[in-house]
Amino acid sequence: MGQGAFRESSRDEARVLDATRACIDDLGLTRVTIDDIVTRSGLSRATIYRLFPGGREVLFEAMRVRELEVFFEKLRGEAEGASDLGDLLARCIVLASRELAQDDQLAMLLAAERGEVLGQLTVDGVPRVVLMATQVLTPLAEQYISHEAAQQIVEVLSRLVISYFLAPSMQVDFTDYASVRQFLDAFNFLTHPSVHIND
Amino acid sequence: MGQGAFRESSRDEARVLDATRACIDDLGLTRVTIDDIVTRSGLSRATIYRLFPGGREVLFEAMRVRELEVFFEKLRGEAEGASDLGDLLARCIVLASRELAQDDQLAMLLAAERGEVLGQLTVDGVPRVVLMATQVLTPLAEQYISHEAAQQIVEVLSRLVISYFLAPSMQVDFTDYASVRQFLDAFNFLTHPSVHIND
DNA sequence: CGTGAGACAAAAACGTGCCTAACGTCTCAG
DNA sequence: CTGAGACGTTAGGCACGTTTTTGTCTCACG
Repeated sequence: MGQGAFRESSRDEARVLDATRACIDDLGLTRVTIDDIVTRSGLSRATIYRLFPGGREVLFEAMRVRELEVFFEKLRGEAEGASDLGDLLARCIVLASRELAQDDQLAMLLAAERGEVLGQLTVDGVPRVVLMATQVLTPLAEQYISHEAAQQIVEVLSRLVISYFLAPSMQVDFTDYASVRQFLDAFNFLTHPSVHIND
Repeated sequence: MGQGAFRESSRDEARVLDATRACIDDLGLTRVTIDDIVTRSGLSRATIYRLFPGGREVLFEAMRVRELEVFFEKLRGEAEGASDLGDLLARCIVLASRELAQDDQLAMLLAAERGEVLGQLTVDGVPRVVLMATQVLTPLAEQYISHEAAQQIVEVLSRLVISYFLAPSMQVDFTDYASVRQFLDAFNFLTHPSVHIND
């Protein structure tokens, strides 16, 4: 019944995560201490540990999750304004690429190494991002194509976004809408991506 | 006039490179010392430094280059036996994926960080591999499609091979020929990859 | 001439102890 | 239920001496 999108998260929780995010932007991931976050958030040390039992690891992980959530929320919003499949895909690719380029935190998620404690619970790095992308975007693409096709396309394009971000090419500019459209068209991504083999 | 593929490389040079490769397999990239290579190769310290002026960095870089050369030579061989475009691409994808999976050295090339001294001269990591792939494979694909299309397809598929290697998916198995064929067909990679937009 | 053997200084890697800073838990007052 | 802070424990940095390793140079040998 709250106003939040999917989680019932306390006001304080958000304050802590905001502070964490801000601290990381300033000092860098490794240099941030809990006390920094205490100072920034205005909350007490005890509260933080109550909100995020498990301490530093859990707190940072929670921040990453939230960061991904807002990112994909943006993506979902962008996708809903799309007119056709090509527009949908191109918009998402461009937005995602631009966000990655200007948001270090987001980019870090791609290189995130396996956490010791949480390693078994949460997927990390590239697989996580690809997984979330397919989960969020596949339903939207299903308006135009089959479930299987949507899943395949979203996964492949997610991987390409990551790849072109990490190692840009002279062929395509994924931050440019027209370039992306041309790219998609050249590959017949839009025409009839079906699982059928014969023609 | 020699029997080598592209470089006139001395017999000793190969011995050093072989020894280097062997040492790395045994001890790991970081643990290998020049003296280890001296012992293994049977050549003297002085000779090694004469063959590879610049020392460790240059030597290791040379080994990487050679490793990539034999890899792409294998790929070229595999490609030449192909019957059509789909077969060509699938064969290359499968072979490349399998080689990556079983050859640690090759995989390391993808994660190779920018060398300080040679950073400006040689491209490294993912971009290098993608670049070499396009250079080697594009000519072969041109038998079936246009130059531009070949270039695009090879680049994209190279990136996907790397991506699926680093973060495997449940959707596709790039080490399985049938799975790859199905994948390619599903995406219309083969039908008519053209740069034209209108239809 | 080219190669191997080895000496050599400079630089990097290593081990060690110490110390400060940070962590996570706890208690207690408001 | 929160903030303030004490507290034991742990982890990260730093200074240090030592050992390896590196890269160059010399010289004897064929």
